[in-house]
Amino acid sequence: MSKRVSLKDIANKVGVSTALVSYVLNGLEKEKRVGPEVVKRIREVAGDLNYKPNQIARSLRKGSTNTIGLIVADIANPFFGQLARIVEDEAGKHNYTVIIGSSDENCVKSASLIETFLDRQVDGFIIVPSEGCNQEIESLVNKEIPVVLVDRFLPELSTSYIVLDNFGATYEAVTHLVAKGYKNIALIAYKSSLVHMQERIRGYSEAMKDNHLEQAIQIKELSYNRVKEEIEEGVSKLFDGNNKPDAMIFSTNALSISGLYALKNHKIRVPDDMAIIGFDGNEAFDFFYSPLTFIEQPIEEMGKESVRVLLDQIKGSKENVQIELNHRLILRESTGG
Amino acid sequence: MSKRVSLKDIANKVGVSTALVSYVLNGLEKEKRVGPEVVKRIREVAGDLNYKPNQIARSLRKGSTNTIGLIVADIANPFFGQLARIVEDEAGKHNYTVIIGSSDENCVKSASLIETFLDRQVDGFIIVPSEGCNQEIESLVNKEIPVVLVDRFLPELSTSYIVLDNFGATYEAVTHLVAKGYKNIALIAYKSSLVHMQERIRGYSEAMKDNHLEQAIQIKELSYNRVKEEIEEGVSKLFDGNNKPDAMIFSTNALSISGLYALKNHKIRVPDDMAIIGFDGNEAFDFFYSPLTFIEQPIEEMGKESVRVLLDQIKGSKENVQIELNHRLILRESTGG
DNA sequence: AATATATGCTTAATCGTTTAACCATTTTGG
DNA sequence: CCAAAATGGTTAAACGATTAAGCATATATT
Repeated sequence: MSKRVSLKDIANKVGVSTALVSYVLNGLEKEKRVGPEVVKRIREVAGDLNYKPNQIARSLRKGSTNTIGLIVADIANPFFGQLARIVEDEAGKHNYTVIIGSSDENCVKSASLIETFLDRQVDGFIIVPSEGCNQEIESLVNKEIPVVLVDRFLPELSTSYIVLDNFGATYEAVTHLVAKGYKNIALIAYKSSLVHMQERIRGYSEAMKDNHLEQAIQIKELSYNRVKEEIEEGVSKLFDGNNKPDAMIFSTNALSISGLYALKNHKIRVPDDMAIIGFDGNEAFDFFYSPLTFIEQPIEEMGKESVRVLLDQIKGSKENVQIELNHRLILRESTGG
Repeated sequence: MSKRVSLKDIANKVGVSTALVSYVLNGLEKEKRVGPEVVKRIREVAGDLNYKPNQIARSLRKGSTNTIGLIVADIANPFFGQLARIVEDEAGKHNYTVIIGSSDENCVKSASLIETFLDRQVDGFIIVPSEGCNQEIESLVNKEIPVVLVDRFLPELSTSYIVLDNFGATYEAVTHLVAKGYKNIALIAYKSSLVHMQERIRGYSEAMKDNHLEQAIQIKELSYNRVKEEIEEGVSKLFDGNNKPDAMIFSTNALSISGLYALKNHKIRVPDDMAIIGFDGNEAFDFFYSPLTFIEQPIEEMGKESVRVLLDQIKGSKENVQIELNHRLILRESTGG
């Protein structure tokens, strides 16, 4: 492994101190009054030797690594994959590198990722927080390490965050279904105290009330780890119950997909037996025999904003920026178009 | 930002040199003959102060970062997302962190990612190489930096790699279709000189020949950047041509999805008008009205093996390990079950 | 008793950059 | 002509950990 070229190599070749070389290569030649001849020589030699600064050394000295840690629930999940991609590109534009970790909605894993990233001296975090993991995030806030929460937030903590207008999203979903004549509308949600989920539930409930359908409210809350089992049960029960729903709203992408499998297994006809609204885009929504109406999230904006806000904070901004982005309801056949 | 605890802080508190502290915390107390009392004190104080080594400093000194760079075509693509997830988990088990970049099948981006990662002194690379980017990879090989190629490889370069039995995959796909009575089988591929694609094409062609169907060979090669436009055209042409196919094999996941959209638009009935075989699993395959028979890749094994081989190389192994993993053909309705 | 060996710890260099502080000339202004 | 200012550079410490080499002192060996 032929050793990399260092500042010293250039300094030796040109016959000056490493300080001068550093100044020149950092564009401080004016400020530091380096002679024009020397500047030229240094540039030349640096080019010839194909010098590339060692970021590790630089990081150690400067105390910042130009790295941001991104923690999502699962990078294999396309929603987070897309988000990660945006974050990667956006961070790259500002010369930051991203290290990514998957928490599996698990506090122990989250904590371990945060620790690993801290050991590597990341300059800041973008985190999709999991339920009950307030402590982990709080410790970052206490250490005054820049953090931006994304997709969800923790109301007990004062941090920056970028989230969807979750309340509005399910509210509009219900409104749309009501307008299409559906009345027995059920909501499939996760059993979670996280605000984004509670807001989706609240948006649904409020909309039902505002449409005088409070007696028809039916919410199935499933456990994150047992979705597959519980959704089968849930769908069956919904159909055996005395007020069988004529429409269902799924409150996440994964739930939508699991729900579609269940509907398919039970041979339920959409939208005749039941109208369906999904969450997030997904190719599967398009190929379901009755393409799904769904709540679209502005993933790109979400990713870009979170990077922007984080970098602001890394640059010293102390204010917490809390942004709610708007959803879009995409109308298709599964709700009668 | 309350400063992190350093070795020096512990040393001061205990009243010894940083060297001793370092020895103890690295478990060298026997070898370096540190007194049992002192060992105890150091451990205590380190625990009390909640000391965590600064990996940046350690990396600078040791010349290795315990970081691996993963370059995929696009992390937002679920195939690569899943792969990344496996790599992340597997690397984590061995105390390595992963930084991920998306090349978009573009050599300039690939080169820039490689450079960025090198500047950050990654210990090795796992790369999904793009077409024509031999130089970029070769420079790594020349510098003797550990590299493992995955999903594809470059035959001109002697590197380790983990790939699918691409030839066998499409060969079996054809064989299956022939067994089901299909004869006019077309292949939808990328216009690419990369071996994995050429092997898929070769597997198809050989199987066609071996079944005495060489006159029915029809290969549509699409450009990576213009798939959407060309696939519409391609599907139309295939149907207007004089030997209209009765079956199609898609040679990547993305092509399969695009193909499904086209088939849907053209209202082609599967498998009556046309049988279909997709590549890679995908939820969309399940919800297509005629669930797709597809070639399944062992993503997990691919990810695990690439990490294993890379770490071996980082540890000093000089031999190139070249592994071909087996596909599985999952039979479903789109080919008549 | 004199030397050899163990024991327990410190010193200081090193990794590659950055950057404050300083030094030596030369030029300028009044 | 002399002090002040400008010019062009060097030195060395610092970031935090690792690690080879060295230095006392105590114990063992013959």
